[in-house]
Amino acid sequence: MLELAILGLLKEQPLHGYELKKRLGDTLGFLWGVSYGSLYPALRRLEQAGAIEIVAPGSAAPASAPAPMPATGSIDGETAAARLRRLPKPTRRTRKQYRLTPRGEEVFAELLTADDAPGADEEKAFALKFAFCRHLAGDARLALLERRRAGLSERLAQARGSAPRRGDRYLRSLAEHRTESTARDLAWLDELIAAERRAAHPDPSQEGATAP
Amino acid sequence: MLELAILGLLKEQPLHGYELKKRLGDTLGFLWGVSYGSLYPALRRLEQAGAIEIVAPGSAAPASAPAPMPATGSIDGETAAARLRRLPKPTRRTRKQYRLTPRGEEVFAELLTADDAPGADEEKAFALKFAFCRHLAGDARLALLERRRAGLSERLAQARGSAPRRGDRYLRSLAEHRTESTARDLAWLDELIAAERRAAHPDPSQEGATAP
DNA sequence: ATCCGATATATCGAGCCGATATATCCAGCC
DNA sequence: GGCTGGATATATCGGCTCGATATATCGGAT
Repeated sequence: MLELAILGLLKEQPLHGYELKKRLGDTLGFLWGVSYGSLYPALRRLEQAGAIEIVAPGSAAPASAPAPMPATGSIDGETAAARLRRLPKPTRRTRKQYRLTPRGEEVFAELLTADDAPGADEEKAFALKFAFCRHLAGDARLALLERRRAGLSERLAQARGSAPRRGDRYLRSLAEHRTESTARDLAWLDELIAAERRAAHPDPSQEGATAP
Repeated sequence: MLELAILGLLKEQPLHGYELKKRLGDTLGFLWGVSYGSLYPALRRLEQAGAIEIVAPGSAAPASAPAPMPATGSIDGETAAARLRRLPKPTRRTRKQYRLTPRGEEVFAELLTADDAPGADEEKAFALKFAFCRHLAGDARLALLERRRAGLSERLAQARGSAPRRGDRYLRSLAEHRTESTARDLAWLDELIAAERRAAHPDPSQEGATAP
């Protein structure tokens, strides 16, 4: 869940935890709010799995921007006292810059392609994958969209079958509203799928014929 | 969260855990799927808090239906051997019928009226309260709807302000779709609020005048 | 000089989820 | 009678997320 989001952001550039959280709230914020209680354990898990690694805070980034803010290390006009005060302390709180490893690229691709079991947060899982689906090949992207379409379609049929009879006025109104929302999600998905198919087969004279 | 749903169902009639789970999935199923890992601890918490109590499984219900299925106790044509085999075993698995206490009624009312801090599952929390809002007085119901309206409105403004610029094509499409959904939720709420106001002030000649 | 707020990492308790273990009853079958 | 499979029923486990909180550092305002 959260791992996918972290890997997706680190794929673009190395970041440290605090900045990672800001960007998660910034670009994926409308999906869900990440807390430190989730973020730091997730970073540890990913590091343990070899998907990400820590770039030593004192060393410069391999080939990226020259650190817009000089951060916490390697300032020139630095007194010896300050250097002594900072470096040898074992509890020194420095930035831990995290970088994606080649293994991390694999894990990212696996998570993005994985067919999750339908669960409590199907919504979030799909939205997250969709948000990063520019990293998917055309067929895998279509597969993602159609898996989601199948899931929504089933939910809609189930809702239409049993929901409107039960409960009082408020419960029925709620059920009806959710059914409408699901139907609109489905229509949106259909548009997306159609657009993907058009992008895959740009020839307008062959529409409806997939076999040669 | 889950406590509210349990109390709301037990408010209508005493139930045991298994049946409770079935009804949760049945009538509130389109909200979220309850698991035993949540249900039984929640029941224990509620019992500890004095909000619910166990009706002795052997004793008949106080004044309700005569147990459609005779359940597990008190069948007439029963051998002495069977009685011995069943009753004295300390591990005997019988139904634990739970019943709402007067304290439970209070807790239910508190949970239903409470103004939750905006969190990860604002959605679920509102939907749940709305599903039971027939137990609220007219003004409290209006307050619930308008709190929700305010929250959605803020989210919508935030989304409209910053979302459409960032990210690639897919992320923007996702953000736009979510914004539309939020706008429709808002419109739905406005209808509900208008309906509630009409119900509270049935006189059509005084619309727009709240002070006497 | 010192305090304040932003930056930054980390942990804690509690709740929820999916999976699984355990136990009982009943219907069908030989 | 005895056996099995499936529905009923209670309970726990590990893992993840959340909100709150602790701790530490740094830059700038006073």
